[in-house]
Amino acid sequence: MQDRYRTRVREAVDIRVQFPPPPPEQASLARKQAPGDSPAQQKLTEQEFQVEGVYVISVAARILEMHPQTLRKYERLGLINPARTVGMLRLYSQDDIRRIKLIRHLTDNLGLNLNGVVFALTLVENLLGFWERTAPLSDDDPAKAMVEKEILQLFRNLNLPLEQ
Amino acid sequence: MQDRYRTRVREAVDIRVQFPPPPPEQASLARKQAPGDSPAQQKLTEQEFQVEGVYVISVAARILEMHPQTLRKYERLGLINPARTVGMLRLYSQDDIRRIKLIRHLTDNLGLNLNGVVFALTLVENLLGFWERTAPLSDDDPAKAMVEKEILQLFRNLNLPLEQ
DNA sequence: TAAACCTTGACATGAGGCGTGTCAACTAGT
DNA sequence: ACTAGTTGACACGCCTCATGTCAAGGTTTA
Repeated sequence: MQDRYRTRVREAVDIRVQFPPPPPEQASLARKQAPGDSPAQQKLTEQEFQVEGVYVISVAARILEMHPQTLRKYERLGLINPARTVGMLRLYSQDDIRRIKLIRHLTDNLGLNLNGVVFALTLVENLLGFWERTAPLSDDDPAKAMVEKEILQLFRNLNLPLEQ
Repeated sequence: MQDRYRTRVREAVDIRVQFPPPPPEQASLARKQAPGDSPAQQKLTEQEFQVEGVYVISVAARILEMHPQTLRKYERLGLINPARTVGMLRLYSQDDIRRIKLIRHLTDNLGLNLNGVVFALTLVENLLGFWERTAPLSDDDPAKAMVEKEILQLFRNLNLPLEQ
């Protein structure tokens, strides 16, 4: 039964990079410390964590239609960094899910190996940072619009998913 | 004797991306039609072509310390596009050599696979184009300096070689 | 004509995905 | 509490495919 992980769970989580227009808030690719790590949240009902948007590995794997071992390997290689319960269970946040979907796009659709994934993730983070750093520029500044246009075009040329 | 191609040929060709400051001249990564394709140049003395900076595959392979088959495979995969003589011999220009050295850096040092190489080369070309397109901006425009700084920093963060 | 090139096909090696086995932790029924 | 059941963690290893290299047979160059 190798199809066990190919279930029909379809969720409204997509791989598109959360592209936060200049408001310099945290880029969604950046791994934040996921919540739910406090002892108070030690009741691990799947339901509880689903509404919180935090999943244990089996649920995350089903959502992503990926093998749990693959997710563990990605973590060992430093591609992702899910939170942990005090019992060391991995907890995948929405941001983790989004990041993994991007990784899957990079490997499956663009054919990158994991070193290439590191390269591409670094690129995406840098570009998002670049974009955000143009926020202080005046909205009238044609250069600001140019940078935005160029970055968006770059994402398109590289086949990187992107909101809108 | 697999070390046959690891000869001691050391040349003043380096892998650094030719980074042409805004003067919108052809980026050196772009594959141009190499010269030396006219019938008049059909005398293939190695010397001749070396001074012209155009090499047949055996010479290019020795300069690069790479296997000739690897160069042919790269061409079949579309990574490079050396010129040809009328007799179909491959002719590698300085730009070809530079491009291949960049490819080698991407695979050997950054560990990218060939799909990753395509990704990275596309990125580099786009970034160089981006930079050149800022040329029309006034030199007083702080945005122009910012773009330059950001692009240079991006190259550094991605471990991409770069002049200076 | 020998040397070097061409193309095509095959092979060796290693990366990456995934299966398996064993142990630990949490849950629930008694 | 005690115990069984479920699920995750981790280590090991298999299988497939990408990549670099070799080999065979034909053609071009010097």
